[in-house]
Amino acid sequence: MKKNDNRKAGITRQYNTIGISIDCVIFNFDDEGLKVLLVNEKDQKENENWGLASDWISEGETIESTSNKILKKYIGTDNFFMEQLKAFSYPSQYSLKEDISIGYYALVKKENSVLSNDLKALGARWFKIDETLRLNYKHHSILEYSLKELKKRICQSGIGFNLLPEKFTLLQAMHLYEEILGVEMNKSNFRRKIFQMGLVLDVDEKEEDVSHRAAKFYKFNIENYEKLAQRGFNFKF
Amino acid sequence: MKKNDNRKAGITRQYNTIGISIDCVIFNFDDEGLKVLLVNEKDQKENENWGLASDWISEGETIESTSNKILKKYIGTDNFFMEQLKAFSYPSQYSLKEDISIGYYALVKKENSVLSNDLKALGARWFKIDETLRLNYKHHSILEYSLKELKKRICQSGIGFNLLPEKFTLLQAMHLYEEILGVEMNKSNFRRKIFQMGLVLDVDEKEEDVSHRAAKFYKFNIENYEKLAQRGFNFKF
DNA sequence: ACAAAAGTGTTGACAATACACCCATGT
DNA sequence: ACATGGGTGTATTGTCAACACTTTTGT
Repeated sequence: MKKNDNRKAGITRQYNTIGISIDCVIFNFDDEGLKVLLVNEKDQKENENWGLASDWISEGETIESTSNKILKKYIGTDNFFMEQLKAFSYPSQYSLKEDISIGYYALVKKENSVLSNDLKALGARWFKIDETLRLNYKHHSILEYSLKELKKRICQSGIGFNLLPEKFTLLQAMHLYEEILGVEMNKSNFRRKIFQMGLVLDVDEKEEDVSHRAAKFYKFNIENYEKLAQRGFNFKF
Repeated sequence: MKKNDNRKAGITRQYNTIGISIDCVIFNFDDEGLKVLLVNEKDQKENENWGLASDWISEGETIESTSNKILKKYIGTDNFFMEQLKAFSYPSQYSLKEDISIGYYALVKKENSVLSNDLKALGARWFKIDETLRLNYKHHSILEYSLKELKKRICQSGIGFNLLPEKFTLLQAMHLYEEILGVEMNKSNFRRKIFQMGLVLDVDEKEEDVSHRAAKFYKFNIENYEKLAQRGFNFKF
């Protein structure tokens, strides 16, 4: 019971000196599918070195403020959903100690996913989730974990809608679920489920210039969702 | 991009010096209901100061090894279930920086919940979950979070059975769910659900010396559970 | 008119709920 | 014999998946 001993003896506790990084898996969804933001931090020899969006925690920062800073840097707006995954611990590259990394995942709408030239110059790029990438062990395992978690969470909550535009069609929503879960779903049953739950509101707008019957646009019904969420629900696909 | 800059310049990165503690919410379930282990770390003036089972991460330890050490200390066996909750961050008591705490929850069977005299002398005690306790903000919020998480997880997985004895009756299992979720359930429907899923195995033993019809004992069917778990399931109560 | 995608309706299988009832055992 | 909790059976209701069908729009 170090904690107590120090306190009793009136000694100022020695801080553990371990590096803590925040690593964010930033997701985005467009016509091509689910995408993740990676950053290429070239080494001295200009070798490619792709990794998650990350930073160390600085003086005076919390884990939340640091993860928000990272998102702000790459997305440039406050309009995103973010949630902590968990803490990961790995052998440090810098010492014999363990490095601790706190993983986050963020969901960004397509309209906020355009990368500025500055960011591109920094090496930021969106990757399709199924493109095989050579990430280091740490980032690879955080990414894998975030995907498993994302699959779970979109079935047990409405967070998936954070990846859709403000106004979306029901088929867009269905394709999102299909892509992330890797399953094929049924149009009419999907509609019925979403409507029955009252998860969306009709916005009285339609697609334009499409070569088929124009689909209605809907928006996510947050008020109703929060009522549902309190009691807990789940989509079974 | 500190990380990168340091690497480029070949500088040894300065570790952030932040205290990281591991805090474990250790649960146990008996006839009286759901219980949590708290430790009374008296201050200089012998004032009561109850908190979760916790420790700082020491040199050469990982977050997992530290949390395992804590459990070993208080439970004295490897026979428990433990899972990380997430990282919490709070204003530090020791400096202006933020303190980081990584929360875990553990489920311990009744037969492993007896506290030795040594542990009692250290201030360890089981508390009923609904006894109002004065915990500090940090431990209070971790405990609250763990309870919410426990409720979710027992419906989405079979972890609840880690709180039951090796051999249990179906009504014990039902009472566990009722207690944790705070709901009343129906005997026959609960049985049907558990049997249908194949979650338990008959061990051909019965209660003895009870003043009513003796109940059969069952054990958790791990093999079958793992098959189910892969596809994801959930109890809706 | 036809292709393509939107959107509706019906059905059968199966799971969840409520509730009535029988069984075994100690006092 | 009766109280107590264990254990069974059934009827009703609700949910989900499959699929056939109609509607709208551009070419």
